[in-house]
Amino acid sequence: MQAKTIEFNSDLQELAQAAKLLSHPARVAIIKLLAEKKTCISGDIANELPLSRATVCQHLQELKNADIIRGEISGLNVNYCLNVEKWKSIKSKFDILFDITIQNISCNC
Amino acid sequence: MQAKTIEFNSDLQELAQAAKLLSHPARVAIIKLLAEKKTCISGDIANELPLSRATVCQHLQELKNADIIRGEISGLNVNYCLNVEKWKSIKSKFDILFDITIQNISCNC
DNA sequence: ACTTTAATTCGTATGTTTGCGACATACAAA
DNA sequence: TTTGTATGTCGCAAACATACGAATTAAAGT
Repeated sequence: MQAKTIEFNSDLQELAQAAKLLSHPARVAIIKLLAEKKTCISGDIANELPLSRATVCQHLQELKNADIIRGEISGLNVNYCLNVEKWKSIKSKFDILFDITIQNISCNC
Repeated sequence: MQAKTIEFNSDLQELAQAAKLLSHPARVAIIKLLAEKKTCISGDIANELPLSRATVCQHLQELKNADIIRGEISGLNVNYCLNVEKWKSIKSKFDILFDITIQNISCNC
């Protein structure tokens, strides 16, 4: 991450980091696709998105680096799939944020 | 938003947009602060964050433009508060994403 | 009227993300 | 071994984001 970000506590950093991964519609679309399809599809992910192969590949790598998805080579193809454990752990970070922020309607404006 | 983003369906865009707002720890911190404090605090938000006043103000404006927070002038101060309705609607977007993606553990890798 | 104080905008520097064409790799089939 | 196909990496350009000091606005107190 960048510059001053480091000075925030690590919960905040981790959540922001996770949010950043979801901050591009292509990456959300990829996650949805991988969750929907019964089989882990490969690079025809690219055909489903309005972006070039190179660009989609870049987004795939980003998700892969974050360990949200995994790819395994099968001949000429690469089959990607969601890493459900990681994805759940991201869900729980968001859940915690929403839980602690929604409830005490502290403000009267 | 930018360039090719427009070509994705609007659910994806909206979620990505919301995620982008949460993709900087300062903005998450601001939301948490406003939810925690009983009174809507003003610019001493800046004192709680490791950033300059100008930078914090910029993040506040970003959240305000997205209507997640609201500010009202009170003399020399500005009191900010969470727009709970908007915040809940963002929560529900994330909830829907997680709901439809977690459950069918379709992939066997 | 003038000074102080709080908040915001402006201008600018620096860093990051997005997007793609072109090149590289790697397997498969001819 | 050459050819074709699927993927992934590189290098660049344009667009965006982050950060802040300085200038600006606006209400309050003197």
